[in-house]
Amino acid sequence: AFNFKSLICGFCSMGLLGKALEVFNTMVECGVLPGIVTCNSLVDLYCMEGHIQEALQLMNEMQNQSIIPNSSTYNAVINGLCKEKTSERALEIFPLMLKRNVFPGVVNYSTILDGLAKESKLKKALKLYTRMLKVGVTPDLVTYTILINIFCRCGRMYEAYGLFQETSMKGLVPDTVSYTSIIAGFCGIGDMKNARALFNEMLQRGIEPNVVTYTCLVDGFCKLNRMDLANMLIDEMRSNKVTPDVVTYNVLITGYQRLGKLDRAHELLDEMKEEGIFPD
RNA sequence: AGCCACCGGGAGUGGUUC
Repeated sequence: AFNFKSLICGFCSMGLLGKALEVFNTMVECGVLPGIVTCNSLVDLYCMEGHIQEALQLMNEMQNQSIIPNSSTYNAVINGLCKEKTSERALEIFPLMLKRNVFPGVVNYSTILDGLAKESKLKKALKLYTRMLKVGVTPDLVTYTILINIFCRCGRMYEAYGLFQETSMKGLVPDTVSYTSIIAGFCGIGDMKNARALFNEMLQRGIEPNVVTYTCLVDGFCKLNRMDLANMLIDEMRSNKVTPDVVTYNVLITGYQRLGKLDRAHELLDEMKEEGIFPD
């Protein structure tokens, strides 16, 4: 049973639906009942590939076999609907959950919150947030990060930063992603002073910046035509053992192109290939 | 019963379809 599970979960995380199903069917034929985790992996994979109907069918089958779908299972469906940009249909999953006595938790709310935000349905997103608080679901770090990004994307850094501070006030510890989000926000409005200040604060607190964090800052400088400062950051990045990736190079190359420095752009393309990074 | 592990949500550039 354990081997079945790791096989299926393995195939699922590699996106090999066919293989996963094959093993799953063999398993069931052998009379071995799958566990909830195995089923959830399959449901998730179905949803990631847009087969929501099949996922719901599998969940019905689970229910019949007394493998009761939990909030993880439902979230796979919710996430699938959100990724298809139909977050409002995802909201309709909540009543289904309640009907089966599974209570939507912070992850379920956050998933839809992010989905609505990415469809630019800000009002609906904030309404959902209010509703979440009203029913007593406590936002966690990810929820706050989603909210911070909502305000960052439209340049409302006053609100974004307020939420960032609220995170710490609630006893949550910001991580690399939440710092990167707020830094990206300031970079987006060209406020490199605050971006840099937050970056320093992050270092001071021992929260490790990664390639995404650096790339946000590099992009900020490039868009202000400050290739000098951008390159300084690249050096800083390398000395902190963080390696530029395709996106980082893309940012730099685009920066030089904007300035008409096509020779530098080509040099970077070559450098990139030398490092074994290939544009896609 | 308690603890642990496994499955679900958050961050960056440009290109491309309509």
